[in-house]
Amino acid sequence: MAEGGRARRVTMLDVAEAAGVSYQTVSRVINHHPSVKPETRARVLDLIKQLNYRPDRAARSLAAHRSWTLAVISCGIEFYGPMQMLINIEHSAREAGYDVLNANLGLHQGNSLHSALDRLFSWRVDGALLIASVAAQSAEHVIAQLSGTPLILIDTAYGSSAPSVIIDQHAGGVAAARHLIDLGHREIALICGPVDWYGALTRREGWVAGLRDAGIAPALIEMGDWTPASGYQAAARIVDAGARCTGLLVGNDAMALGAISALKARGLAVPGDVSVTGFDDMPESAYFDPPLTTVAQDFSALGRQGMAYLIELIGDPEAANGQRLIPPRLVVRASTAARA
Amino acid sequence: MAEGGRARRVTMLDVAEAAGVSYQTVSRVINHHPSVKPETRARVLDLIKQLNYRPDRAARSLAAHRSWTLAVISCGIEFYGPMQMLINIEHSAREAGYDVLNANLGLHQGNSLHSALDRLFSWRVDGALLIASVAAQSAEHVIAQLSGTPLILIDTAYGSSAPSVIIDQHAGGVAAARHLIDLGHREIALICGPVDWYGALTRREGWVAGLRDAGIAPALIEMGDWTPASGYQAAARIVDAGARCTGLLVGNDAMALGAISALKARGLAVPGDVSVTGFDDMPESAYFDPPLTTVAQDFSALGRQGMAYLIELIGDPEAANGQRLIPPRLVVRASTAARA
DNA sequence: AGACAAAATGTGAAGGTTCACATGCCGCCT
DNA sequence: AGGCGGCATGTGAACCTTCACATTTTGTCT
Repeated sequence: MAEGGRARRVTMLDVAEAAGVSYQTVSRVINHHPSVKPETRARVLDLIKQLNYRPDRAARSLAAHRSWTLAVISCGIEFYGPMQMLINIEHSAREAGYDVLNANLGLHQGNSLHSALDRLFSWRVDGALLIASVAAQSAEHVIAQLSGTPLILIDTAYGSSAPSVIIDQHAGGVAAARHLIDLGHREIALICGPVDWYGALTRREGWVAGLRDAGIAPALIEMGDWTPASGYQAAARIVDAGARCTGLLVGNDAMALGAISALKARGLAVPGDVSVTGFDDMPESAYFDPPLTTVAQDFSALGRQGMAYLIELIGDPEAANGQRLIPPRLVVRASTAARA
Repeated sequence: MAEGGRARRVTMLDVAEAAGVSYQTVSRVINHHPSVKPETRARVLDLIKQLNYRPDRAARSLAAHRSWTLAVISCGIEFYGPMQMLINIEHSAREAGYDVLNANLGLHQGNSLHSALDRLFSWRVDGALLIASVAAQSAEHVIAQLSGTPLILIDTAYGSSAPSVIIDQHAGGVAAARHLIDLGHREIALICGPVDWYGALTRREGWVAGLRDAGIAPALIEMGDWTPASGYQAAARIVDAGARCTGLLVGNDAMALGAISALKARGLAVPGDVSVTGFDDMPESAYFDPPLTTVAQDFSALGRQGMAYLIELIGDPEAANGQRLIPPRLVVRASTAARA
């Protein structure tokens, strides 16, 4: 090495010669083909290690028409939820032996979706996962452009019939609402996430459904953008509007943190005057003041199931059978209490 | 399409025929080679769009010996800092026209580093960035195995002579310590991150250096694992040890949150009895109770500079010239106050 | 007008793998 | 003993580009 020009790559042929077999036999060893004599296989494997040979992915996918690579298209991963999904999906993919190519669109996508898909497609990815949290992304567009590549949607519209895996945010919303109701609250306000996020919508529908079951309508509905700052402002608006409410259902933990801060700043105690719930269960949430009652989402399960579904689809493109739901879990802490 | 077998890919040759030129000319158009007659170029580009042709990355990198792909190797991205680095690096890479292959090792790496590098190497990546926050990763090992591939270390040992970009955590530590001293604090305890993280070490050295300048030694040093829970426990240990301290320097915001929670639980007011500082400036930190004084890190700049450095290195492997530092910024909020 | 350089385009090979098929060998059945 | 099926291995072509070089066209200078 360090031989002036870049050292020539070790190729399958080098291994074959050294082992005294043909390149095809080496190929078979690599691909775990059954009909190779055990001793031949051993010899080849030995040489592979000795020569430090690594198959060339480019050549391999060129010849095989598949890349053992998956695409993960995401947006808005600056937020806790999507980020966790991404991490867990990648982890599951790797466990399944796939490499992951990541296209991160950012929220203001313009035609970046198009170019991102171009990029991924040009890699001949074997499949794709789209973290389709945001409605504007028009999953159909993706599907069309991927032209036949198996695709799983993650965190998309509740009830979508496309192959998708989502956490059952509706159930989570219902659970949170019911929790407040059980504590005796009747005047309950909502702080939702941005309307173009499916999750925000579904959580809200869950809340409303939960309230309706008890014959209650939301006292007030405000909107935030998932950030603590927006949660602060939304809560401030609620208080300043003079709405008398003793319960506050918030779309995620970060906004809940901001909301609690605003309530305190206005002289309201949590949960003394107002009970607050969040959504996500970030590691921090248990250490908020007060510790936050929230809806925990099993992102790890989401990642695993998403991958499992995708692998099914890669194996048999006809296997698509709609949406799979992952149940959330209500975590009760000290930010909610019985109505005074 | 949907023609039974998988639709044949549109190739350069298809475009060439349609445009009435040779495949080489199409190649030249794609690669922005100067000597192509403008009208020919226009015709070819038109056909490319019409036929929806996309160059095949696998074939391209096989032939060209480069992939326009970068590897980002990371570990522990479940934490805020490394995660932000990752996001920003990917973003910068894409802006520079590179695709990013992501190898996420997780903390307990075993030989996963080895296999990860194998994977990346087999892709013929043009360069690599290693988020080398954790010492155990032995960057040398990576460098050796990458055998000549340009590599930049991110968030590694302070003062390392390897091509690297880090945020100047030492300066950040000094600033935090000096801040407490300026407020009149003299008994100051430390809650550090795990010792195998370079950043934890450097922050601590910064704190100690800052205190030493004022002739002060740390009252007590505790350790956490970056999580809020560990911050809680560390602070609890400090209080329970009976150490009288009025200042608490914490290794990151998450642990600071936990620490504040523990202090309150022990009846100590923040900042009334104890002033607390963090590190990171997460979006949540401004909404803690009290809002956290912390050291903000410019992860975006880190990502940009890391990529810029790597591109220099890819262009000229001899361009390596040591470590580049990005200054942090002390953000003073309400968790610190003058000593009573 | 002729010659020569530069621009524009084309040709053959190579890159490292997999696929489809062909071959050689052995054991077993009737 | 002849033949046949299965296992183990080898051969040629294909995948889609880029590179190095060859060739044709265009333009310019004297």
